[in-house]
Amino acid sequence: MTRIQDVAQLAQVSTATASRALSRPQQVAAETRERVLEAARQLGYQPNVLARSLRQGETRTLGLIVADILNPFHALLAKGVQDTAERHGYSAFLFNSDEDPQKERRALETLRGQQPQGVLIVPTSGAGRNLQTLPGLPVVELDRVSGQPNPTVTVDNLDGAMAATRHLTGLGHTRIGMVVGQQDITTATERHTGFRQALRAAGVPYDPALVRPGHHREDDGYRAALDLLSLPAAERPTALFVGNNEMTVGAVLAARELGLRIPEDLSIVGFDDSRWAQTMWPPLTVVSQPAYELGVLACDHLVGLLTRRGGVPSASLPLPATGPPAPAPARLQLPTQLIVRRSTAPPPATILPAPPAADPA
Amino acid sequence: MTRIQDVAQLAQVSTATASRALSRPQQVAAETRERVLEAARQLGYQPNVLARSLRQGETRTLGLIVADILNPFHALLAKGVQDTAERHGYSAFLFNSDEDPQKERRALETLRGQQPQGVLIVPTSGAGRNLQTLPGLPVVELDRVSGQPNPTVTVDNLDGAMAATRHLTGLGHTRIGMVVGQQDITTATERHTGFRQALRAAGVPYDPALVRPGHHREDDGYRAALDLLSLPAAERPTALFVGNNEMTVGAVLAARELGLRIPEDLSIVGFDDSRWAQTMWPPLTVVSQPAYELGVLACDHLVGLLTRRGGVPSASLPLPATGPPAPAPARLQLPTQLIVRRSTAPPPATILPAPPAADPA
DNA sequence: TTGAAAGCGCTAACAT
DNA sequence: ATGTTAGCGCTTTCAA
Repeated sequence: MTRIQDVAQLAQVSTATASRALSRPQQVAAETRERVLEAARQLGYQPNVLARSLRQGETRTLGLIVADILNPFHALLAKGVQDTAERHGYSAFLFNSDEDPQKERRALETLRGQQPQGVLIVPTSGAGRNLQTLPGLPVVELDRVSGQPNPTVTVDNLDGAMAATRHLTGLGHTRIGMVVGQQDITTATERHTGFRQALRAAGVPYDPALVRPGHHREDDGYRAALDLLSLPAAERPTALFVGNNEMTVGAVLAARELGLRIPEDLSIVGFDDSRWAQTMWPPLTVVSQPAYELGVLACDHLVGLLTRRGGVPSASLPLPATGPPAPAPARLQLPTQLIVRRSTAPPPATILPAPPAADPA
Repeated sequence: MTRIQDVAQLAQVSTATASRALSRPQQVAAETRERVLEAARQLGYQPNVLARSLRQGETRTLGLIVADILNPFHALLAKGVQDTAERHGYSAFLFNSDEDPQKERRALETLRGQQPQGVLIVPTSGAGRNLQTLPGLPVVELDRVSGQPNPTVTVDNLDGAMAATRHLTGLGHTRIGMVVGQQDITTATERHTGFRQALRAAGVPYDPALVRPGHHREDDGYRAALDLLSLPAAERPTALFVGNNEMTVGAVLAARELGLRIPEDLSIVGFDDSRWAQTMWPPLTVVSQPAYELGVLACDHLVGLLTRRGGVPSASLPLPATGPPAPAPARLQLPTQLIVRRSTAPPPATILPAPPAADPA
């Protein structure tokens, strides 16, 4: 690799001048500047950011840890972050925790070695502990919250879940099942709470027997839905609210397998929109989340934090006794949107003794 | 951040000894080693990889550029690469070209500053030129090939397309349409060629009027399919072979919009399996590709290359006149697999004057 | 077995 | 406006 020394030599200047010509052009005589730029072009010079970062004490690098890059929601969120980081002149390094606190810990350690100036994270259930290994490093939590005093960028899960539930009660459903996510992840509990509150507001009793837990995977949704939909006809829910996109796929497959027509026999509302939700048949009614914007907002906020605190994070100066107290960490929240498609309808008028025959998958 | 100096100080040794105790433990007296390790633990020391890389001249870093992280095929491939890189003790930095040669160029430049030891890339159509800006850096091309003399890891697109086409001719189809991808991307041309060859082998004439180009996006598939399926009934294809996963979504939506039943009125085969293909109704017959394994294989190969050439890429020594000639770049190829589901069936027995009425989306 | 010292490539004082 | 020099944190000779 060509070094700045090579450029300097070819342009007949010192490395200092070469460096200046490249990064503070106006500090250098026009003619010299041209020589250096030409030399750099000719040699295909690209500065070694490692050396630069080491010298400047800032890497212009961010860490990004998502829980599951194969989930389109997280992929889109990651894209929002990376695009935004680039706009601000940062690079965002992407890691995957696969929803596993152990892997998250390893990712954070690896990341720490890279000296990022800040970290964006979709925290796993173990993030509380893991994040304490990063003292002095600005962290923004995305989508969920770990309980640590970090800024968070989330969507209004409570409101989204309420809107979904209200939609179902509004159609006349009174036996509504829910497939909830892991109870140690905030999005899951918030959606569960929203579900209960909306039921209460509609005067529909909350029946714990109609609520099944899952771990966010398609298969969990499948099993939970199969379970709920196999109840005797008089107890079986006429509508299902599913807590995330993956589990919704499973729930739809379960309904299909049982020969239940959507929405005639069963209404389904999913949380988080997706290509699949739009193109399955019938298209799915969902609570959509602005995934890309979530990433953009989180990254903008983090960069803002870095800019304000002035580049070099000085963990060595814990808290200057004087000066204004640090402001409380921001809690940014984006709205969700209920998109009514064709998977929801009023409940069947009469209780059918058995599911109607249909083509079993 | 705590430096190795802090560790050394706490353990009462020189930084040299501290460094050795951490990375070459057996070179240090047991007792000293313990002191250092304990000090490191206590301080939560994490080496600054920037400084280490700068000193050692190797970063243990790889670059990975995919064309579209939102496409599950690329996401899975990226995961295969990243998991494998980690297993080998490397970190893979992920970038997105969004299928845009300009963006690819910027990604490569940014990457180059990070001093990666090798690059894995799903090349865009402009990659030939772009890759020439990386002299002396090992590159492995993934999924497609740019024409540069780099090792490539691809799937057998020709065979996959032939299997798909043979499946359709075997069912009795003689008017088979194809939606092909960009003709400057090798996967697209290979699949096109496989289609033609299989038609020929089956004695079915190739009709250019039934072939429509697209640019890999859902919308392209939609338009191309709408076009083909709007032909007069006697000319309209009874089966469609679609060149990638995104365009297949569009094609299915087009068929649905025209009220064509799958597979009764129209058979569809897609290239590349996906969650969507498995869970749409009817489940889609596809040529599946081992995306994750593709990433694994490519990364294994790249790391093997690095290990053999011994770490430090010396672009300064172009070609030692003596010694064995460099072996030709490897061309690794993985098989595809035709998965027959329920979107394919024999063609309608009689030519219907018009598409049967159905529920329009 | 350990320590002293040099140097990776770059930039920012400081000096001219 | 330009050059000289020191030093970011680390590893690795070389010497003891």
